[in-house]
Amino acid sequence: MTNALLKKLGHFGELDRSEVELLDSLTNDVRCVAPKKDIVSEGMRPTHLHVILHGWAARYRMLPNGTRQITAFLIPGDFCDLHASILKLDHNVAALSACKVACIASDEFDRLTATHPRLTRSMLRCTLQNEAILREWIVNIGRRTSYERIAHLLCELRCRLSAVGLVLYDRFDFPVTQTDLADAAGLTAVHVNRVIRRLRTNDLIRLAGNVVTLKDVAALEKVAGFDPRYLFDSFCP
Amino acid sequence: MTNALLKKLGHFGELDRSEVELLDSLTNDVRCVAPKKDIVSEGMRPTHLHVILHGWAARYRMLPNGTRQITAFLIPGDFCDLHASILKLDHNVAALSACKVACIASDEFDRLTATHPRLTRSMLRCTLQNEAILREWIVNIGRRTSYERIAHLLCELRCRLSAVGLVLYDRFDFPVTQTDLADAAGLTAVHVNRVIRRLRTNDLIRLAGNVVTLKDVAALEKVAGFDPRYLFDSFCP
DNA sequence: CGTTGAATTGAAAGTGATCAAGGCGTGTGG
DNA sequence: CCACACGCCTTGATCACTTTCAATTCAACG
Repeated sequence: MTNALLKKLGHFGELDRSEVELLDSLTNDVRCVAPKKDIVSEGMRPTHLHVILHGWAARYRMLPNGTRQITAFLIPGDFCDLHASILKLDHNVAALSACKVACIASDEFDRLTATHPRLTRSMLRCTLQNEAILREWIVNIGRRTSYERIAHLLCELRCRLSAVGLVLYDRFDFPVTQTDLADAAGLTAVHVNRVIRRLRTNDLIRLAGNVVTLKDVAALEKVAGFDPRYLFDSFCP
Repeated sequence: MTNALLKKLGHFGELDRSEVELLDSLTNDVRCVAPKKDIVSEGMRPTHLHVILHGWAARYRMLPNGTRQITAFLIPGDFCDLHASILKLDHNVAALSACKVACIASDEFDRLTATHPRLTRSMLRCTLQNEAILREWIVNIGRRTSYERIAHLLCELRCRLSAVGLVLYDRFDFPVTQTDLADAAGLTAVHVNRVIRRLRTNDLIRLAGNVVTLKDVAALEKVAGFDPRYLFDSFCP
């Protein structure tokens, strides 16, 4: 089980041997992307789909006034552009850390969805969870204070990361700058800095280098008003 | 073409006669819902899917602290709970005006998706557009000022409503209270009131009773930074 | 050892929230 | 038919959270 995509799809439905092998062969073509480089950008022709196998990325949108809004953090197992076949690309995806990205030819992927209904259903479920996550982000940005907001983001990421085996003792890699966090939470970097300090002094997190430790998950979830119902059961450790 | 669902799905792909008849028969069981009543709520058993045929509704989430966040406005042709079959319901849908809602038995719907790939594809595309709309809401709440935010909401609704034939001369029914608008935009009702006044005095909109007129769409879109790429082409009049 | 990007801190300004009160329209019941 | 209540809209005054602007520190790296 070396493949994050397999690990994640496994949560959304059983996979048999042949399906595992198929997905493995599809994710053969791996590209490395350096931090800050775009994996998917508005100008690209959508001949390939991209799946994060290793590292973190962010889906973001630039506004005319120069500000940026991140609409998703992408972690191993996540699709970058499942929608690209159908919609015009209205945003970019950039690597936050060094990434390994699987490139899947769109037509091969189409063939897969036509012939493997169980896999397709798993991916549909995955899409529905993504939608739920987007809704939760709206709630987060719209109605929670900056303090609750950052806490919530961390709680969510812990669940999603643990689903692909990237959390150990509530501790995980976190290659996200305070500027990135700000652009995800609808805040400024300066303010995020103060919020993080507050989380730190309240002994809720430890954040240094590119690693974060949630020192008291229960307390953090309480602060965040975190209700994991919007995630699949198996995402909640 | 009496059915809003048909009208909308038609934008996402051709429908032949038999498909139209099938959808018509599926949407036979119509329920009326009074304003402020929930159409879908957290407690419900998901035996049926619901589609708005007439009227407006809002998908919302209540927070522990008593605040509310609306994550979507639902208009004729929109599904209320396409995700319910798979995910736990973590939010409610309430009627904003008097609504006519089609109830479709989940198992009948499953049969449809199994046997009518073209219809299924149209609905998939519809889902992907919904996702794009959610992303745009995140951008809206996260990075636009209150003034731009309300303007953007109006621009989006104009496009979506015109796709189901509910806009005439940039004028449409708008059964949304200022409190609802506030809960959708992540603002307070008091502040929304002042924003609307500003939009009014700047001659961008006329809003009275339950009807809104966009008096200068081009100017409004410029204020909002509205970039319609996130919607299907045929949604942009 | 200088450069660069990120984190940190302080002070001032501003946007939007909060609190409070009044107005307006409509439906209801006496 | 009028009085009243209720929901919604409107306006004013004050408050506070977050932004903005500006500088400084820190760490990694060539």
